Amino acid sequence: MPELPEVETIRRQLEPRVVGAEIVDAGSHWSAKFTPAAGAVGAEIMAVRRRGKYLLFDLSGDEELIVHLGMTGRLAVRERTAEALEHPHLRAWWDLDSGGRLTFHDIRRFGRIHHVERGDHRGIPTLAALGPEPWDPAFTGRHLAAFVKRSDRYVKTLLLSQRPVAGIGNIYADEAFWIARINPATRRLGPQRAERLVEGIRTALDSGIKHGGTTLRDYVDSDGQAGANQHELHCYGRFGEPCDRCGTIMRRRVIDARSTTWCPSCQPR
DNA sequence: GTACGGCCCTGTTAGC
DNA sequence: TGCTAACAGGGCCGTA
Repeated sequence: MPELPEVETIRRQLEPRVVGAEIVDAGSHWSAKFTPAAGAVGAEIMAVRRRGKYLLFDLSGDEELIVHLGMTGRLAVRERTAEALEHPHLRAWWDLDSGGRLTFHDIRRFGRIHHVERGDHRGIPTLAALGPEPWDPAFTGRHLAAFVKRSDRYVKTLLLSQRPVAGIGNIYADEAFWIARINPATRRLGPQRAERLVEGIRTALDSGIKHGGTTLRDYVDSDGQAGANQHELHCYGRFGEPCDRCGTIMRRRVIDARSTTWCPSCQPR
């Protein structure tokens, strides 16, 4: 499930392969989630950027192609073959004048593609309201604490909303709470705990990027390679196992429909 | 404006 | 062995 580190890994791989190329042909699955892909035909790819979990392709003519990988999305540059277009999980493709083909495979179809005037994100609510990048100086403990104070929701739920900060998904949220020694079921954050959580988020995401993303089942990068960060996880999915820090058996509960793991000793209520 | 439930999806796994 | 149900979950949308 691609979160910020996985999307950034893919962005870095795609950038040298597609920037400068013109899109000469394109197609997509019939779903309206993917049909905007074809709107990019005729444009040149000027840059590949990332905001949170969204990949933004700056196109010539002030256009923008936006791809969200959802749960199982994969982007890659491959050879152009007729058979490849028959793949059952292919949701969109763009043929490049360089000879290659940018492909988007997505088993569960949770991904989405948008083609807009550059910067016009009004039709993409989460992107339009996206919080700062985790390393943005604007993302501080004070900022996070103020956000939490305005709501009665679980802090974890707020993080997953992408509004206080961009790019956090379930895996890195659990890791960040563990690193910060904060119970994920809290609804309140004082200044010190908020500061710790900010640092926990950055530490968890830095690890993810450094190790090329986390592969639990589906995720592979644009070279088809699995990430290695799953070997670095201390918390996510480790319920029933001893805590790496104190040996207490990790627990699991569901918070707002998201499976959540924590250490009852290191992360007390 | 905010909260929340339902929905989209399909491969995998557990249970019978 | 084969079938069914549960589960995974990010983001959007409608309703309260």
